[in-house]
Amino acid sequence: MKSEPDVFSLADLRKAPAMTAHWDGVRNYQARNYIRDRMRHGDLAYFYHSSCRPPGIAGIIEIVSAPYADHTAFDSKNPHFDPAGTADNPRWYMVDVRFRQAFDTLITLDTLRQHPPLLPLPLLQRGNRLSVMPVLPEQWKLIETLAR
DNA sequence: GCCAACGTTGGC
DNA sequence: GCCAACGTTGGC
Repeated sequence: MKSEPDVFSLADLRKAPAMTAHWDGVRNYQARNYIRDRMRHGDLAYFYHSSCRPPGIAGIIEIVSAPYADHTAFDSKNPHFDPAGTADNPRWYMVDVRFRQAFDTLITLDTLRQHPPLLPLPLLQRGNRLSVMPVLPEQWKLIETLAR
């Protein structure tokens, strides 16, 4: 799961009440589908820092809710306001996430690219901007070995 | 700050 | 339903 640390970082999540926050603001259908259809309470995710130097994986978070309507889409003052959805039939979804672990050293994008089994990740593919994506179990284990 | 790549929008 | 224009993303 990607976030710009200037906007919301892993350290921000750690400081949040109960180290837990909404992962709101996803407004891309493919990312929405992964949240809505694939995420389950108790799943783990890598927290990736984007649009910073260097970009990379900062640590691990846990999904601590089922997917539910992203209510920020209903708020006309929110920058991600989208009047298309309703409470009964929401267009956008989010989950709650809880801080689990901060790596001592960022696993940089550059490091990730050096491991061929990771190359199929959308993250590493040219031009891809998907902000939420699945990680295969083998990929998860390999990334864990890169963490310090 | 630049710009390539991509998704979305809307006129036709 | 095509596709040009536009806005956004995100590495560099």
